[in-house]
Amino acid sequence: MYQDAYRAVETALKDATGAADVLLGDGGDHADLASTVAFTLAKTQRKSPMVIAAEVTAAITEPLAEEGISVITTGPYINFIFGQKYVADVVKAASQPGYGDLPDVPGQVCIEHTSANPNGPLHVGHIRNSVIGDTLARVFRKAGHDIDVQYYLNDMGRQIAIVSWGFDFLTIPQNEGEKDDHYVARVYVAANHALEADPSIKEEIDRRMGLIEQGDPEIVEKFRRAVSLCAEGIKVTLNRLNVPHDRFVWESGFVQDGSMTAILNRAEALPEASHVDVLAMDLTAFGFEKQYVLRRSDGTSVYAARDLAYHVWKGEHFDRLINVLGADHKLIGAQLQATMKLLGEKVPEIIFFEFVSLPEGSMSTRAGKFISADELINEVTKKAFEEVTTRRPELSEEECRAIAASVAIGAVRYDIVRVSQEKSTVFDWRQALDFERQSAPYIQYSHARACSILEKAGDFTPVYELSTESEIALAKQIGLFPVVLRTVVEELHPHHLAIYARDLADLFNAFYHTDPVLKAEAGVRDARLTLVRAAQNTLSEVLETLGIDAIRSM
RNA sequence: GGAUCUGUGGCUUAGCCUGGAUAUAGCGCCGGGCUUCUAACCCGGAUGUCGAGGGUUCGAAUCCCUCCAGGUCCGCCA
Repeated sequence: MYQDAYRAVETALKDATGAADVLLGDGGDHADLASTVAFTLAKTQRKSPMVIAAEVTAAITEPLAEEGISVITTGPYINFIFGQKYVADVVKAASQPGYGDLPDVPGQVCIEHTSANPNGPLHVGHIRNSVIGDTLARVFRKAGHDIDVQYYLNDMGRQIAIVSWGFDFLTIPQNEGEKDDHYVARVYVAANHALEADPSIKEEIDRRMGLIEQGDPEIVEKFRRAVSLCAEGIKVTLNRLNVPHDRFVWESGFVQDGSMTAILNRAEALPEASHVDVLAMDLTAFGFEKQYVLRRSDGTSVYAARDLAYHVWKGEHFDRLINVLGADHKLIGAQLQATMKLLGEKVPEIIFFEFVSLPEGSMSTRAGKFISADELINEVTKKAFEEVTTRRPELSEEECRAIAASVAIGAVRYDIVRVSQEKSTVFDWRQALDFERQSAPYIQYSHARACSILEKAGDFTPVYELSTESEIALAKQIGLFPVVLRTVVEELHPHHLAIYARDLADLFNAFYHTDPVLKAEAGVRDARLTLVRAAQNTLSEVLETLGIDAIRSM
């Protein structure tokens, strides 16, 4: 709908001006679309922008009127306002289940996100990765892409060696009711303390690192047990957050099946390979001062080598690769991309997000200095439960718990996704526990209100005629949903969808207050009910795409 | 020191890629609104050198340069 209107305007402007770029943009408060071509034409035509705007307006007004688009020019600005037909088409489309779905796109996209090391629970920094990645995955799916979402499990790193050592040499019993990943973190922190106190322990860690690479059965089993324990806990947290993965890929698989050795051999043969003591890639041609080390002098591999093998494998199975990584991986990520390019392999696209820190400084699993995702979810759920029980005393405890769970996860996810990813943030409990405007509960609440109206209304005959300012503004915002999905897919910035959802809820609430629905006279009532249904359906689709439950009552 | 991201009212934040009409919204502050479809709501008001300085342009929060401040990275860790 929007695209059709956009193209009609663009074509009309091109025909009238002959310009290659007609500088069409968002009209803001003034219009649905606005063009500033008159300014650029002023130079070549040696006339004032105002005169040109008037001439262009005269030429395009009639053809666009046939499309139901009116041209309102003020000074040099040529403004376009979409008419009744557009609004009616939007409301009609938005009433259908699955509104916003874009046409299927061929090929399969692999989205890798979270991939936190299995040495402790996910903390509030990790879940920024999860929420950005999962929201993106949902948007891609909605935008017609076939996707495969992966979690890359670093199951043979140094920290796992440390954890396995801790399990073997420290006697740390699991606490009553303690989640497995939290237990693993305690062992990891304690083992690190021990390592600091007695550096000779490092020898045993190194020994395990060597054995894991050789596939020593006993060490493999020890590592596997520790990693599984932690990963199961992480999965529980991801599940609570509505973040599903299609598969967990174990890093060690690429060592066992020989693919890592194969890729190292290929890398070794490249002219950029450096063999002084270690195997490393010289990436100065790409602007990197530091070499990209792939194999230690003792012959064992480093993370980068396994990562390379993983990405080669992904490239063989998927058409497009997208990784979500923290800003601390910027250098290593760019080096991976450069090396993949040298190898002639598919180069992954990487989405970086900046750090989440605590008011007292950076988080650290090793130092035990972090707020876990579980703790955050628990606190937010507690607050949500208090809210719902005071607001809805008539509901059963079970109903209240269900609503609180949905509200809490929504609040956590929205609080993260609403901020653009290149902004570093400081975790703030007050903000996390705020359920007012610019929060998921606010959007969920708008949806619940719409549901309530529809429930009370019962059956009605759809009427696609809207007239008040609030009605039109709401309908036009509904019409932007597919546009926003396209923007997110193009720019890989999921926060646009969060902002859109908030604006949609704002406009619904404004409409709710200015235009009564159930009490309106017959014809108007049906038209408004039709709009409410479209809004409810759109809010539901948007929330679902954000991974937030579109609850019908709260 | 080098790389990179960020800097928008007291706080948080959109817009920046693709330059245009009074810079987006929330929190907090001030004032209003529940016998009315769910007040987790709505309406109104005050609050801005868009980090600083130069440049490009008819026009700069937006593009370029310099500087300042903060985050992140610069390991034979992952």
